[in-house]
Amino acid sequence: MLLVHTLREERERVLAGLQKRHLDAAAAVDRIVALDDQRKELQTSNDTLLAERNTLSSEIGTLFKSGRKDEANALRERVNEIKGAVAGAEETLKGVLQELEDALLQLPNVPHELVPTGSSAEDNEVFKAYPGELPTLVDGAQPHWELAETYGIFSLELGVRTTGSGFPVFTGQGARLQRALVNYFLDRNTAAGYTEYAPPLLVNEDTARATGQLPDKEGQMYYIPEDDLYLIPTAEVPLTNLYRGELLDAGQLPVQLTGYTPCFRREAGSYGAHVRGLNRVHQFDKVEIVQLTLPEESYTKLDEMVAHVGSLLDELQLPYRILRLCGGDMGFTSALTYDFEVWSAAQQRWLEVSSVSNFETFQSNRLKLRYRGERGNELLHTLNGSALALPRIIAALLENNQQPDGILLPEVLHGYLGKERLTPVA
RNA sequence: GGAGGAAUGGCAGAGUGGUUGAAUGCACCGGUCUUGAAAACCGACGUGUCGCAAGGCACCGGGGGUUCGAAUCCCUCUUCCUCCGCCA
Repeated sequence: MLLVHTLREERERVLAGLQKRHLDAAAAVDRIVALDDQRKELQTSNDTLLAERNTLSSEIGTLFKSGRKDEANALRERVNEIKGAVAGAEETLKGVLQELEDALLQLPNVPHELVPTGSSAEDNEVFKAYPGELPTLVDGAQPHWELAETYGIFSLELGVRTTGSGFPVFTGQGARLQRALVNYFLDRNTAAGYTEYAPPLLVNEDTARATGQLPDKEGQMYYIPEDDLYLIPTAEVPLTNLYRGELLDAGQLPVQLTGYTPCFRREAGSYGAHVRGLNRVHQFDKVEIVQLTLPEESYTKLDEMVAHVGSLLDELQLPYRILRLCGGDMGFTSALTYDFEVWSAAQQRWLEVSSVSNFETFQSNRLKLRYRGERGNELLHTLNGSALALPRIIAALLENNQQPDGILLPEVLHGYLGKERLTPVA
């Protein structure tokens, strides 16, 4: 959620930025500022009434003590009048506050100046292209969903039996590969300074709202009405919310968190060839990294996160490129996002495996996440990124490394996997 | 699931209707003293909001109510603790 202060002080920058999202927000911004003016006015006049009431009440107390009951009763009548006025004023104020909040929730984050203009994924900027030749495959190379059968990696049919479509069941060496990747990612992240957390997979409404999943994306999350809880679409949600409402000392920063969780996404309406196999599923595993930083450091930290994620893909020896998302493709809450895509050799297409974003104060405003700074208490910046999402990594590993006698996995995984290559099942 | 108890500032812990935004202790910060440190002493020390400021207002788990006035009384929700039951 944007700050009204920002809308007032940096109106032109905000409007120009939102233009990159193809959003003409001039009217909305003006309305918000007007509502905020109204809010201040109402609050000030109401406070004046309350101040009078407080003074009179204290006088009444004194009068009673000295036995001057008649005078006290006269004042009581006056206070009762004030009470009526206060009740009316508070009712109005409440309405204005609600309108203000609703209006602010409609506005997405302001894109950073580096964000390219554009309306769709086509317009994303290739920030770092894959430097080499894209690998070519041997004849008869298979896409990962076929390899999954040959090698017994996962089964979507079994998932249908237990649950429904889009819930893969990893089996045998496939399940082991999954566990190997999770451990590898967590080890690398903790070595880079991130503290490991294993958070809850269900979150309450306040939590989902603070990181921006609510109110605009409720359709994306699985919801449990009996307990009013949501299954997390990403570990970002519980991890970032661990610090909701905190007021940190600058010395505690940056806070760096990592966590492995399954992620649940409804992905309503997504069907077809592009979602075959592991390309898009309702439940998948992901290791996430989160940072809470000083405002002036957040873009340096964003670069560091990008470099870190890149190093993981380097070690996995997967061909990848980095995109800087354009205004039209960027998430609602983000100010600047880098997407990592690995090359799926058998499908001949790029698959997104990580998204690294700086939210600046957009989340921390809802989180009420602040630090004690020299200029007073200020909102922190929040950032997060996948390091990494598993299914498409697995798809690319299978497809890119297939050889006549098996699938040779990158060296970093050998220890975790207990072997060098995956072998066909009988 | 059943029965009790509790929720106050960074922590501990007073406070049952009227200068209590909140005693006291600890921690933290500034200072005095000291070669330095410790101890001792002095001072400052919650958050938000409105205001140029002085200062006002709100906040004692959340929400609602009673009252001229609520941390203090009532209702409700949540969380935690103890005991019983159930259970990975």
